[in-house]
Amino acid sequence: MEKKYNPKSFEDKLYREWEESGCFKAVRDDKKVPFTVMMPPPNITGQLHMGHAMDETLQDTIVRFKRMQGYCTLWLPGTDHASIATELKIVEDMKKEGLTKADVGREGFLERAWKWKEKYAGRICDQLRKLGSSCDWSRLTFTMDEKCSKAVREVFVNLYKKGLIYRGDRIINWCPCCKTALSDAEVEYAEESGNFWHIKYFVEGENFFLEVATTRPETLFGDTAVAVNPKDKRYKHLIGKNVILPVVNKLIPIVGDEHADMEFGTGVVKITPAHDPNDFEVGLRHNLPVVRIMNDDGTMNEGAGKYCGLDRYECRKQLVKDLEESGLLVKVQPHTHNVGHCYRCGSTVEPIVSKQWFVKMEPLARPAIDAVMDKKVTFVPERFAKTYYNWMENVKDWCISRQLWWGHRIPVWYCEDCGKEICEKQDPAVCPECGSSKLKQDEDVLDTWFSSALWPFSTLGYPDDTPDLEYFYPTDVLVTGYDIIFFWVARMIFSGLEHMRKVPFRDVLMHGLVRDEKGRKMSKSLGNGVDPLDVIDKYGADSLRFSLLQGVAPGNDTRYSDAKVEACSNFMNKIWNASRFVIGNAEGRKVKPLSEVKLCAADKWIISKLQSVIRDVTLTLNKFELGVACQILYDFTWSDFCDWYIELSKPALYGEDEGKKDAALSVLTFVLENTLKLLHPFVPFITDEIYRELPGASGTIMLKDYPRYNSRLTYKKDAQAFEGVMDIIKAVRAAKTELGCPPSKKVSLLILTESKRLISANRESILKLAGAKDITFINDGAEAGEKSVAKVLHIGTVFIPMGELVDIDKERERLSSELEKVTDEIRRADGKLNNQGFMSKAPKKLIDDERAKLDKYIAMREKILEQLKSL
RNA sequence: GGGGGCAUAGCUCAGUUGGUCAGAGCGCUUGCUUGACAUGCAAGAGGUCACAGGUUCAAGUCCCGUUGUUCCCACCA
Repeated sequence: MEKKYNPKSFEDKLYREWEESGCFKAVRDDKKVPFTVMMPPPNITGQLHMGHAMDETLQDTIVRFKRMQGYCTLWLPGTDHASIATELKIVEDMKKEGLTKADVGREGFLERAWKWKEKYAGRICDQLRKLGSSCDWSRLTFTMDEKCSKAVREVFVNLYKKGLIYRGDRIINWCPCCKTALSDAEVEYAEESGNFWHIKYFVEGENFFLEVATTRPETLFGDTAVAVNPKDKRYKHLIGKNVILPVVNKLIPIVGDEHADMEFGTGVVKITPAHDPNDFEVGLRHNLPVVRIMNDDGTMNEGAGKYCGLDRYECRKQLVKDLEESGLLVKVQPHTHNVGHCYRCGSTVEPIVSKQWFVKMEPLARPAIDAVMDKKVTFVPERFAKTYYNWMENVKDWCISRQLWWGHRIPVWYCEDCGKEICEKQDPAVCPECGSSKLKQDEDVLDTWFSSALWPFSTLGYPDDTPDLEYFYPTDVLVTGYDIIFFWVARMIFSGLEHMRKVPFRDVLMHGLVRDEKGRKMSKSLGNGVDPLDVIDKYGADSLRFSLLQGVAPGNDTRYSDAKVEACSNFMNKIWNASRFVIGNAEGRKVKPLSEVKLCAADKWIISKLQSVIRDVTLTLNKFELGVACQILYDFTWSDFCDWYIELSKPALYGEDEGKKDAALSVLTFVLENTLKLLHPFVPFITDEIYRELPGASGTIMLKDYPRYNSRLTYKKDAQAFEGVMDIIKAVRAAKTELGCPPSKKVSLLILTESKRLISANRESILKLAGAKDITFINDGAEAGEKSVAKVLHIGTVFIPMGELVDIDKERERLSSELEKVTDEIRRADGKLNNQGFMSKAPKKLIDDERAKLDKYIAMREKILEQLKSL
């Protein structure tokens, strides 16, 4: 083994080997239980960020764990075409060449898009490899692959025929920059400071006016009424009359509608059905005309008269000026309000009436809610179910058409002769109505999330009845960030139920965001993003992985910090060196199996510790508590195995007794091998690299059985007794430090104890680890003499003659404080045991433990008192 | 307006069926070339687990309230 832990020297090599030998491949096996995870397909917009790294690491860890446990694991990788996001990128890219979409045309554009896909999807897959992702590359899927497109077509047509997809004029969110409709989920709201412009709307034939407050004065051209509350005494007599629309000088009616809030503003609200969702509803109730006054690019249309062609904000500016000049502006009030922005480009979205395709949500939402209620799908942590219900219960119809080119084209054709709308699984050649061959396909594409929603089954071959689908669906766990519950998780659930009649996954493990060191979101604009590849380059993938898991609780955000990765890298180094120690010592010797050696107390102690680690790690992993599992392994490896057991094994290893040497070596090897296996799902590279060096090991660790708890290896009594030996070592070390005794100076130990055999058996270990030169058993504390320090322990009292270093007063002080501590413990235990309620209600084991503790402490108190007396 | 999260050592955070639960990493103090590792070893200092109640034999751990902070959803023109 190399002297230094150097991840670069083996990570890529190992990954290639795994991949080439087919370790990641999921081969259906009816004798095995399947375990399926669908990778949330990263967008092909660029490269992976820290959030992805965490997402993939979580999945990989779970998948590797299950694979080692003997499941037939499928982790299916893929990438997402990310319709709008990618299209934006490509448009940006073309701009550099001075080209626009119009210049290259639909065909030309798609050609570029596919080239883009080849480049970026490939790059993303390489990054996934760097992270160590053990996904089945043979099943790599792209959301616009043939099979996904087929699924999309199937689903669209089915929903269409069921009447769950319809086309209509509705208010949708329009991004004037991307020039497409957006779904509600794709709009992000942000507080912005704006104004309330109070405008005079004169009542027809009167010389008074209604004061109307608006935040978007330019929409005035689309006003087709003003509304007042029918209960509003100030205005209700005016209902039915008309007002004169300022500037336009058109008459529009005053309607009575509950929508007008008497308490808010002036109580009069202008109604612009074409440009406001609420107004649209009002318009429907009062049968008002819908007048669109804006173009797709955010400029004003002919409806705006002389302002036609102006950008919406320029129009606002000029209109306000004109209103002011003509005395129609009452006042301007500063006002902060929430403004919707496109989640891709950040432009302010405009609510606009437009003819779009929608999925009717109500019939789909109900079963999806029930599935979670009935625990067919479980959110981890549970609280996210609430978020899900909240959204599902209030969800509006889903706008799925996008005025883009990159994506699944809507499979609807229109007959140019008779106007017939055709939606079939096969492309129509002629109109079934009139036989005309002049058919034109809908120009729009589908929302990216429409295909993502089908991911758990489209990847497995739906709508065909494939063996994969039969075997691997429903999937087991979906791992993703809480930020896409609405976009994706919810939509997969109702889609799975609707099209497969089964939920798409049983558990949803949510994780939070990876923030920067200061707790800020990582973002391009802040420039605070950390590239996972840079980190891997510097520290290795294992260190990055471990740092992303350690101390992270499900659903919680976490902070990335170099310091943390460094700490993890130190841990890797620790594993490396401990292994080097074990392997080095095994060199040239035959390592015997555990059953053929005589185990000493320390051996039994570490072996039973290992058993409890196996039990706890398995338990926590099954509950998706990866952060806790990491901690357990970290502590065990570093503290128990390295700091204690390896040190304890040295006397035997360097001694003359071949039997002891054999035992130590076989225990070291046994524990190391198991530890590596336990760690492998978290840190796959280093564990496999070391595993291959292990005496007797062959093949890759990733296909070995995960350690199983073995109750025959718990040695409970011996292990517990051995902790008494460790107490002695700790006490002597502490005493030496307290008295300023140099560590190199060996001390003598006089021990008053009833556990002479145990201590004798571990004499060498105590001498070495405590820095002592000899041990003498005594029968009376007086034998130790005055110039010694007494450490009263459960196992007995240890006297350390320190000569002139001993200060009697300080020693008395120290013992007194120990006495106080012990007395406190006695008081506490005594109190509990005398508590009627505790005695009658607490579990028996607890009472017994408490009683045993009390006895121990009472004995200790006696010894301390004795010792104090003798000073 | 509605719903969450968080508040534990100087800093970043674990602590999931209430019972050694007061922890880890980093930082800090002291001392160590202890035959795997100074990416290390040993010994320490440091917290009334936000505040105020309640349930319980027993509460960082469950319930109610308060304060601070943060996120999501809805949205009044």
